[in-house]
Amino acid sequence: MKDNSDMPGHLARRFQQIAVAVFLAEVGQAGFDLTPVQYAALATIKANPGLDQVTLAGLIAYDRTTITGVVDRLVQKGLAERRASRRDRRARELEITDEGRRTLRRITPAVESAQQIMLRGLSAKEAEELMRLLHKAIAAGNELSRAPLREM
Amino acid sequence: MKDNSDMPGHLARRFQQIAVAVFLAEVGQAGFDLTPVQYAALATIKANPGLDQVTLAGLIAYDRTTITGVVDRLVQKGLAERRASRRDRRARELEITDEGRRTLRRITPAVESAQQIMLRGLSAKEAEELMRLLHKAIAAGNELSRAPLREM
DNA sequence: TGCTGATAGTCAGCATACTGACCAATATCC
DNA sequence: GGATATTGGTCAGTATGCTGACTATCAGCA
Repeated sequence: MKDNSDMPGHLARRFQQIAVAVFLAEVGQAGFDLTPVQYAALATIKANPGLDQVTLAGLIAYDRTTITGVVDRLVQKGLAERRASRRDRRARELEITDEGRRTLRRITPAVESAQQIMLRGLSAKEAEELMRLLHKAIAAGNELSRAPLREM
Repeated sequence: MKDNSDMPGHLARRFQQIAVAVFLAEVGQAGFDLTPVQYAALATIKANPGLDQVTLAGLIAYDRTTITGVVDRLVQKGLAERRASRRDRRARELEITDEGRRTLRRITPAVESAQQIMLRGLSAKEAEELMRLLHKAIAAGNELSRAPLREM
């Protein structure tokens, strides 16, 4: 009988579990209260000022029903702003606040450190190869999830 | 500025997202309503009859507060049974039911198919290398999450 | 034996993720 | 121009996962 740990699905879940734990630990130690999901959203808002929620969701492959709550929390923490768009009254335009910019800047070392730690069992070459293979598998499976990655 | 998609944490989340979607699609198409988490728990109960919840959690690296709900749902679906242990009155012993055994048997093709699909972008050699690298990274990070993998 | 610490399980609360439904607004097509 | 389809956002409901707290029970040691 096949062992659980030989199934890519199980390895995926476990690696993600560790990645989140490491991220929260590093960021928490640096004195910030931000989840991986919130960090990615905030960084993407900063890089694309004024984008709407569906575009944001596509850029980081979140479901649009998930983005609602994530943006809620960023706004509630004073890191981002949400306002109605004038071009399309259905849409909400997102902006990062000064506080959000400051947080992003100061949190970066912890985030980078987290990425190192979650790969600490691998050599530099192995880490690079893992990233390449994940990229490739993800690209091939992009359309299989309800929230595929979308280009601008 | 570093792209999100160059961060192992982001790749981990995305790969796991696709893995779950593929699993649910394949299993659903086969006519079953079972999540990846429930499947792993059920298979582990079958392989270790009479084990308690903490042991089960350790074998598949779930948090013990998560296992409660997962077992609830397995029991509710008639796939597993939970009864008080006589040796330790704090513990609950878990058993798979005949229905659970039947479900596991009939669901296996869909589960294996899902594992293929989520790696369909990779050659056989690449898939094997991805598994090896994930294994290695996970082993090194095992103690970093609240729910590490535990041997029997 | 009796105290103390550890352990099994549960619960409340929060944050992803998803399904499916819904409303309001915009696009498209005849 | 008007019916129709599509899109942006939200909501209710469900299932992981986690933190931290709590109860009941067990284990170890003075």
